[in-house]
Amino acid sequence: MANSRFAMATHIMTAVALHGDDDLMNSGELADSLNTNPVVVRRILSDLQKAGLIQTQAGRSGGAWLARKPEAINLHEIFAAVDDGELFAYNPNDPNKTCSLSCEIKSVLEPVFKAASSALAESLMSVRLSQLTEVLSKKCAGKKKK
Amino acid sequence: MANSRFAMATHIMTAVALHGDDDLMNSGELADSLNTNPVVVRRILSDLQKAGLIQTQAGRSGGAWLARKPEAINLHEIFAAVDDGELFAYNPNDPNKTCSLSCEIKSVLEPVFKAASSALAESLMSVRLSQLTEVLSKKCAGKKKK
DNA sequence: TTAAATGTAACTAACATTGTTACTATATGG
DNA sequence: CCATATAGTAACAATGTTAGTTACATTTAA
Repeated sequence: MANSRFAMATHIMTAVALHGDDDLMNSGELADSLNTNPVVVRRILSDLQKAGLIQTQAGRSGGAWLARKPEAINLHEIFAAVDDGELFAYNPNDPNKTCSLSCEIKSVLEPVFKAASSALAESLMSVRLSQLTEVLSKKCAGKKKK
Repeated sequence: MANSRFAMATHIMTAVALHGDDDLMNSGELADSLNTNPVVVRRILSDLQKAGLIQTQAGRSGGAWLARKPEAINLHEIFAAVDDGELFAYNPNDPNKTCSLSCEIKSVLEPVFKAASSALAESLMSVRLSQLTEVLSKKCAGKKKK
């Protein structure tokens, strides 16, 4: 692996969650926090929106807000939103039809891959976005947000 | 992700485990079973050897054999042998020092990443190579190995 | 001593990832 | 109503990863 979209998406979600309600956070502000380009942020926002985690508004004073309360969002939802791909890949080549092991290996690996992916998913599901924002509120206490 | 080295390495380990003891399985035979190039196999064998799972012998009638019995090898060992990289990646950019969230996010993500990686590792650790070879022996019963 | 095997370096092709520019569509404040 | 600030998205570049391939040195047994 490994791409950093889950880290970026979680960063975005916590930033939006911690942002005040008086105005919306926009992709430029988020890009500043991530130290990247606004288009990178908007691409991730697009994925989060498709997953029903974020809502956005275009136009002047537009930006992003959470579709749900942070207590009702778990980290696996964020992970799944930006990381569709499977965790494990099978051998991309065709099976060798003269080799019975080659023909059967995929069916043997499949339950192993599924169990491991589920274990990872359950771990991420057990953490709510609100838990991250609570920790961050404490860590950043006293440091005023701009 | 995802690369297919874990799938290939597990394929190799099961093939070597199921191979008769009278001669050694070599990279050409394994490459036939994986439908790939012998060098791809030898690269994976090299990783498995460094991890202490495989032993090899060069020269005429050389090849590979298991360093331990299949009952004493679990799938996480194979995974770790060929997939050093972390499962999750952090945002590669420097933190924005004017943003406290940006500075603290990594420390908040770290325990999440570790817990999820451990959950995945424990799932893979719970499966022994011998379990795969047993299933394969049954599935391939009657189909004679060349 | 010859042939068959491992070990490994160097290279290619295909693909993924991130960042960037440029543009359109949209909505708001004045 | 218009100017401006925003999202949305396509197109492209730079970089890195992956799998495959060729080539060759080294090792070992027949």
